[in-house]
Amino acid sequence: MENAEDTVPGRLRALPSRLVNQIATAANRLADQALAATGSRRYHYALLAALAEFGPASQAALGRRTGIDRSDIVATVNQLADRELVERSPDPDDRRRNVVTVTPAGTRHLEELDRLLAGVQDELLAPLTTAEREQFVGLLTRVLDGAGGQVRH
Amino acid sequence: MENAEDTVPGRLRALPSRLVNQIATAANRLADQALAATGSRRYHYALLAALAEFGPASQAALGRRTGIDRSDIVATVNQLADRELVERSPDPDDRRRNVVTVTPAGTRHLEELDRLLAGVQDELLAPLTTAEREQFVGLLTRVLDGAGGQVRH
DNA sequence: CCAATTCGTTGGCCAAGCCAATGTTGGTAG
DNA sequence: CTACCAACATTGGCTTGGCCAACGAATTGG
Repeated sequence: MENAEDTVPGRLRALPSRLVNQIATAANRLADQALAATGSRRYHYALLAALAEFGPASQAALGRRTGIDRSDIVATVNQLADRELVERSPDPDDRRRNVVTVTPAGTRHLEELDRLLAGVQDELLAPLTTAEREQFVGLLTRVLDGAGGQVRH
Repeated sequence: MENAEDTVPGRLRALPSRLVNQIATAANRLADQALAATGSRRYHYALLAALAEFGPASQAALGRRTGIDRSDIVATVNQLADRELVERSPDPDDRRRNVVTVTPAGTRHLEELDRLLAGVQDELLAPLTTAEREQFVGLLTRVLDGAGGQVRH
């Protein structure tokens, strides 16, 4: 048996954190590329999706749901509002808040983004069988839930 | 008729690309935090690890091995050389090149970083059993190899 | 009524990842 | 030998994502 110590094969590639990072980079590249033609970015999708999932919300609530900073929410809502994909109106019940609502055009746009991003997932997971994909998502979810506690401040 | 509640549960969390991204963020946080005390960053580790794995190399070769841009390699080697963890010497065989070599202190430092990052992996994969971790790494590797072709420019 | 909190907004910071330009050295075709 | 092209190290700069601090306006709790 040779000394395992001086061989250390594939040190870089072996680290799960590094694997995850490289996959995230690839995934982001695919997603950005797919979204580019629509004039939207990942933040826009995250916001539209959060609105579709939970209904109209204040900007602060959107930030908490998506993990996007309040200040970045402002810019994202600005851009979506400019394209009339969402509406920003003052909340009569609490005048500190703006209520953000998806417009019909926004819903249509989201459906297109959904379609595009579904394609990205397929491309990303192409090497895996259907069963493995479920396994993969399950493991990812559990890892995230475990590490997720650390993330939140 | 669509039953949105049945068909689109947790749209955001369901996307593998998003899961991977959040895990990558958490992993980077843990890694940065662990490395912070040593005065090193991920780039430093990547470089030292590449040197330990493949032996002394030119800066361009290091860039190709780690995926780090040549211009960023310069800064990273500067910092490592300032701390005398690597040596940069002109290659007598090809005077365009600098040969970067790990010093004994660099090797000791790398061992410490290895130890710290191993801890990070443990923390990251805490929710998984040993068997699941192997499964996870296997799936990650296959996904990366599949998507890896797209990454290279 | 005063203090603390929440909200939207502005402005700015930093690290990562790139890309272009420059001067030098090496290899090679003619 | 000359001329030309490729590889190298280096500098400088650009963009993006993620984050934080501070502010005024509005709300809530003591």
